[in-house]
Amino acid sequence: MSSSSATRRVTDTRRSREISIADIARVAGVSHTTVSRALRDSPLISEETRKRIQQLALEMGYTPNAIAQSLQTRRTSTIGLVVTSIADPFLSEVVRGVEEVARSAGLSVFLSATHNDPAQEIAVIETFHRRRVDGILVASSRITGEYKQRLDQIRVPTVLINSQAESQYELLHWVAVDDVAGARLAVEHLLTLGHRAIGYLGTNSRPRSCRQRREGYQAALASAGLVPREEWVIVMAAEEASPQEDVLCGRRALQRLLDAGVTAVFCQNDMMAVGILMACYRRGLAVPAELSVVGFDDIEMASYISPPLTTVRQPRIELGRLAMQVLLDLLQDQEGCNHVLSPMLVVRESTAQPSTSRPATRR
Amino acid sequence: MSSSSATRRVTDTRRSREISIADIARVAGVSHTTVSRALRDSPLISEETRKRIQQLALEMGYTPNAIAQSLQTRRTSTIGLVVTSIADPFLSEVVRGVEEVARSAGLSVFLSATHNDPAQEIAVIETFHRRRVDGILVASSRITGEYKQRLDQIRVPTVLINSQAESQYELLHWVAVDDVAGARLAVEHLLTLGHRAIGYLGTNSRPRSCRQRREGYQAALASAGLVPREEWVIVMAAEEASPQEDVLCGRRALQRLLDAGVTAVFCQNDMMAVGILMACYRRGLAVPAELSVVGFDDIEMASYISPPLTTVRQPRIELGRLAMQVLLDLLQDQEGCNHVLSPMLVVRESTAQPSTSRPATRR
DNA sequence: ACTGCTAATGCACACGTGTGCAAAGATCAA
DNA sequence: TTGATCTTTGCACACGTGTGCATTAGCAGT
Repeated sequence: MSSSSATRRVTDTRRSREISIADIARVAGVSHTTVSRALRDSPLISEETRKRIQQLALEMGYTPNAIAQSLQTRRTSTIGLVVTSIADPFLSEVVRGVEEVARSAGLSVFLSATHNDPAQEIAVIETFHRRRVDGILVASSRITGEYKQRLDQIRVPTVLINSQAESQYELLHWVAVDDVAGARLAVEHLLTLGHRAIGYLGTNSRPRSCRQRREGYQAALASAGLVPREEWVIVMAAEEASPQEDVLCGRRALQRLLDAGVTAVFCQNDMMAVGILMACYRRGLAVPAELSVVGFDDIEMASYISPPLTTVRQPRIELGRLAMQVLLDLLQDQEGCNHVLSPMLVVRESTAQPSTSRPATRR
Repeated sequence: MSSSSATRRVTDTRRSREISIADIARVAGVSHTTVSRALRDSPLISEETRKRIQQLALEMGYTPNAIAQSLQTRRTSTIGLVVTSIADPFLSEVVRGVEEVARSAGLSVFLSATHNDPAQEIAVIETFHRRRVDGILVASSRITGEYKQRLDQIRVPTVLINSQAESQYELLHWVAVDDVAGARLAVEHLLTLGHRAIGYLGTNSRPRSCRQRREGYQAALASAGLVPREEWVIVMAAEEASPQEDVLCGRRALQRLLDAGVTAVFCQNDMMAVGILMACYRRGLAVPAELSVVGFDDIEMASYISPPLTTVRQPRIELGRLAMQVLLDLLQDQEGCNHVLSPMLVVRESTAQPSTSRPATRR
């Protein structure tokens, strides 16, 4: 009994029951109904009692119980945000944009990571569904066909951000950046500088963006009447989709690229470009004098490294904001429409005219 | 009427009521009590009906309503995480550690940002309280005395991570890195290399860590019988506590440091060090040959820039994991204890012996 | 004085789940 | 056969809030 009472005491101390509208009602000598209405500024309540009760609530330190409200209204004012990795510099800006818009709309956001594992992705979504979130955002989703049925059951308004899944479902909405166009911008920039032997470095950890950026790369070369040689295109195998892994891929790939004889390389993302730059620093290869490097994403780091990286900017915060905005529309029963954002080339100092090849054609 | 019915239809389509244990009970021909117990593997239920009901729940695609459960059990299995900025590379690792441990303990985490504004910090905490989170984590808190009363009312188990507030409350628990010791490590490293004119560069946007790291800096110099000249110590004024702002501070400070005649500089954080490195790159100053630079935090970027940055590592993920662990203890009515983690020096390539000063004393 | 109307309030139920207690049925011992 | 014990189930209430409907009071009009 002593242990039981001790436990009780601790519990009571810590969880000293929150005061409810019933408590306020008791003190004010009215029904809980009246309190509920008064706090919600219902026109049914007289000016006088409303003021009195609101004042009382303040004095008693009342905080509405959002759980009870949610149960009643069947709305949680809550959304779930699923990302592959929280520490990814690309995603954290997206998260920031999402949180910003969500917060100003009075929504709270659950955050969870999946480590690029489709099974975990579904698990997280199911957890969010259990919590009855009003909507779900998924960044870099890898949901494949086998989960379609489960998603159909859940049926929560969902918006994908830069989905990596190859197939689309009419149920899901999405927001994405035009990978093909972005890649074209990057490669056209290198072509303009005079490069002809241009490599592509990608990773299979984000299959869709890898494929599309490669398509853009090839299209740009084709427009210039060039066909990339097989050894110019390198797609590294990586199980994780982490920044560390990407850098490592970049570092490992430099030798192969040099062997292939390229004078410039377009990387699937900035972290891979960083890996290339590190490898160049190690072996004393001057960038951009001896090798031009272009990235993709324009993460913060891109402008802080030496030399500052020429890259293709994805409007990361905008991507998050927009996705959240689309979700907000869906939550208000409006028709959500999908968006393709245009990326933009940011020329910094990791690209220049080729020196080892013959001089570029001047016009 | 037509518009009303249309609205109704849309609503019904989208929010086709989730099935509840009552629905299962109806189909199974038992009471909802039995279903509830069967799903929770209560020993009160016979093996046979339990199996039958669990199977039925599966077939009917039942997902427990966590909101209703929370209302009943007075536990949400939810925590709130408050950060100053989501995109901060230091914090995102902390968030990662928190989420990792929380998730494996079956807790979901709300994330919200305050932009280093104490008022918003309180607002976020109140929102979390409304949602009846079981606990709260605050990174780089700036809660000042004026909010103490409000916090007393709320009384949710709270753990601070690297709090920036100068005063402590016995109510709150905390986890932090030993700033003084970290700074000593950095400066002693520079002293060992032979530097004597060592600068300190800080920012007032994180007042407590600025003060403590400066103390460590001065203590280390004092141990070597040195007293820093006034112009060696620069504390930049910044309203925002953002990575961008820190870099800018670093870039702006270089000239003043050079004017002060230092051969090495210890920066309050890595981003400021990055700013210094950028400024050096711009003016063609060789690092570490002409100036040694040490940072603090060891964010990912530190190892990726050129030259790789010598810095003091804060165990960022550990910080997040540990804070969450302490909170878990508190949630189980165990006594939570505070922790001071020891930082660690990571020597890379931004530090070397001074060349412009007289040779260091060899032993 | 009676009717009709408006304003203000409370009753009772709903949201979906968990649990103490009673009750019914089953089993067993005497 | 009876009483006792155990197993299994359901009733009824609780958690805290929102809302349709009934009720009461007040007031004006006839």
